[in-house]
Amino acid sequence: MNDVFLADCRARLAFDLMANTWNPVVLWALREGPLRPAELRRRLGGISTKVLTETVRRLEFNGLVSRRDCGRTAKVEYSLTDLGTTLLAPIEAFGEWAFRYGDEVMAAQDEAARFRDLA
Amino acid sequence: MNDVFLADCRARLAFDLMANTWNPVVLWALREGPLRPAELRRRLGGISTKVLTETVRRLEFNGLVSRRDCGRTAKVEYSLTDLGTTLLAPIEAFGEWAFRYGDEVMAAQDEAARFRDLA
DNA sequence: CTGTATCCTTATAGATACTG
DNA sequence: CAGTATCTATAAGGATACAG
Repeated sequence: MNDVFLADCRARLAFDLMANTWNPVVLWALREGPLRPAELRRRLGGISTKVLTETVRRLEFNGLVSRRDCGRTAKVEYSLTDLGTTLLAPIEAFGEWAFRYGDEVMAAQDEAARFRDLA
Repeated sequence: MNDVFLADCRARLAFDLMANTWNPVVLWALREGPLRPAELRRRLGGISTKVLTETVRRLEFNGLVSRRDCGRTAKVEYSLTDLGTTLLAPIEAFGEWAFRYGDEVMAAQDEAARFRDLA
């Protein structure tokens, strides 16, 4: 993988899937099985119903999540598709990275912020 | 790594580093050594000078990239810090994913788009 | 060549209220 | 409970022109 990486739009495509606040976290939250919207919201923390719906629709559009309407209203479940499941490993790689190096990033931010104050 | 993943803000921090169009690609472009801004722009494709500067400043702020002013004007180099280098592996994981599954994503998009047209 | 300064368009996200 | 509808705020990205 050389500079195809930069040229090939498939790489861009993968990054675009991560280039948003909720996509990766929603995929991760669904890793163990289907969830209903309310439960999903609880796990995600401060996400509004509107943003959750948008996010899930986006993931559905990209083939990563499927929506199942079991019954009629108020009986909905979201789950990972097979394709969505393949994204868990890369996502986890970032999670692991965060646990190892998150402190260093925050330290760098503090440093940069202090420097900015001095200037 | 259970639901700490969702609660711990360090995970958010890592995702935020990816949650933007240019951050990951710039890091990747710098993987083999320092680059001057003009060369960096060439490798990235359609990025404006303004956006490149913003991106690189952001990465600098987070301790992932360092700017070296060799001489005075028009003699600048950007390179990965040690911390920035640790992000290459997770980024590559997404690149690999894209090459394996990018076609499936695009197929899903086409499918969804067609379905939308019918509806 | 590097970087800043404007201006503009769009997407994301959040808050809130409301419908089935 | 699921989802839509508004409205608002903000940030990202892009185009372009200009300064050091």
